[in-house]
Amino acid sequence: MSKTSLMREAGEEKTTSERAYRLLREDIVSGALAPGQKLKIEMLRNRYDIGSGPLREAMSRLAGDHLVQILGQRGFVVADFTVQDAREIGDLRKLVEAEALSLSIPNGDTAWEERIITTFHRLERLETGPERGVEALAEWEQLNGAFHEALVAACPSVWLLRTRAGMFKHHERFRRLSRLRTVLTRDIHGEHRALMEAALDKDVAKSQRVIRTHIEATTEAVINAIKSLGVS
Amino acid sequence: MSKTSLMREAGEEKTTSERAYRLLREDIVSGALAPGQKLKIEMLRNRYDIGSGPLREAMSRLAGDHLVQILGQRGFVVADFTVQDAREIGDLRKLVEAEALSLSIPNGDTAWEERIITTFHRLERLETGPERGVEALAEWEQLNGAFHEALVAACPSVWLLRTRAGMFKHHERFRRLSRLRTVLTRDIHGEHRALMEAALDKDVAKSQRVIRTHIEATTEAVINAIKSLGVS
DNA sequence: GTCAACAAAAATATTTATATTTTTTATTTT
DNA sequence: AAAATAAAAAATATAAATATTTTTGTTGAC
Repeated sequence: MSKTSLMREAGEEKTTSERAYRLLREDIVSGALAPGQKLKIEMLRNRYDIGSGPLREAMSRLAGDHLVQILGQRGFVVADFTVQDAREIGDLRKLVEAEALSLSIPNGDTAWEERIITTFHRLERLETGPERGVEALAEWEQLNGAFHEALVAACPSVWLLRTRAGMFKHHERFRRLSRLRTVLTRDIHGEHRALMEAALDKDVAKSQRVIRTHIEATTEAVINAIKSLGVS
Repeated sequence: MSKTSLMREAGEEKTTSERAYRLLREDIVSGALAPGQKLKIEMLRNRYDIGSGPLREAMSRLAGDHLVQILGQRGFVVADFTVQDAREIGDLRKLVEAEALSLSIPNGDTAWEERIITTFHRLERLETGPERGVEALAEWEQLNGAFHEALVAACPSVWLLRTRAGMFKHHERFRRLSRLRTVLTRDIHGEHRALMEAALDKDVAKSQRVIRTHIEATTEAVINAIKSLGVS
């Protein structure tokens, strides 16, 4: 067994391109690379110790995700975002996630229910546990994502789920920003509980109402955070 | 003025990467590169006379569009598609395009109306004109796209339009396939007229009904075409 | 002296060519 | 027939070359 195949087992990352994609994505979503910032090849090569080829491939993929903008003969920049973007993505997420949820609920089996309950409790433990610092933020984001994914997991449409995931991930950029700034005045935990209960009751109409309200509340929080930062 | 800047005015294409992206995309959507086909770098280099760098960047972008699949250390393949995909994309397009239309109509001004009328008539001219061969197919696709885009053009949400455009373009792969195989038994022209009239009447509810039926009919035609080809 | 136009230089992006690694295929051995 | 090995093909990554854009500095006009 070769050294590389051993390494692979850990991260399950086959190519340098993929690694570049993951690293860049994380740094953009987390804000380490600021919106509008120029992504100079030379700088990135030093930062990640990766050649320009894989880096350019990664940025090309990120351009497809609208996280990077290609300027054409003038390089790449981190995609900017505005209050308007936050609103639009929120509305779109509302439309798509409510639809996915309504298709997921009638198809949900016991495993689906258990997954919802499990992910909910993990999230609950973190939320009601002892206050922790910034390191808990990434963990919360991860568990929150897992919970929302569990809810729609029984939706049979791959394309709908794909679109939902895209919007959700985009919203992550905004969520992270807002959680850095604002105290969590919202009762997110209660919202999540209501969401879980409606889903397990197989009440499609109620689930849709709750998810829409939930996403609206998130979007509003995000918009306030952006405004307080003075970002246009 | 240099040679390259002169060339640029014509096609408005700045980099080789972009050209590779356009060429590959066209060949995949048109079916010249068949679903499931392996995209070997060497073959593509001969085909387009473009180096591996730009080709890989183009394929990375196409992977973001889900038109190409990255195998990781084993190259790229043209994304496969199934009847299931056609159905899902059709349903999603229905959801998103109806929403975009309902936001576009209340915002539509005179220019919006005129654009709809213009694009409709261009389409009408082609559809009612003398029968032509395969070369008219690409033109029809272009005009059909322009008409549908005109309808939603007044929608204020960039992200919604972006998502709609993505689904529409994906549907193109299927539309082209179906139009190659089936006689146009449907009264597409009549459907388009009904669509235009409902939009110009600013009747949101009716427009949504009509667009949904229209997309459903397209999806059904596409599915029949795929089935008759024996593609799973 | 300030501004604009221009030219040279530097920085940067892009592409091609080369080297390396990995996968696939063919062959041989057990 | 299955496993192991060797050869070929292919993909990936690096490094070098090329082309473009941006910056800087200079000149000349006002």
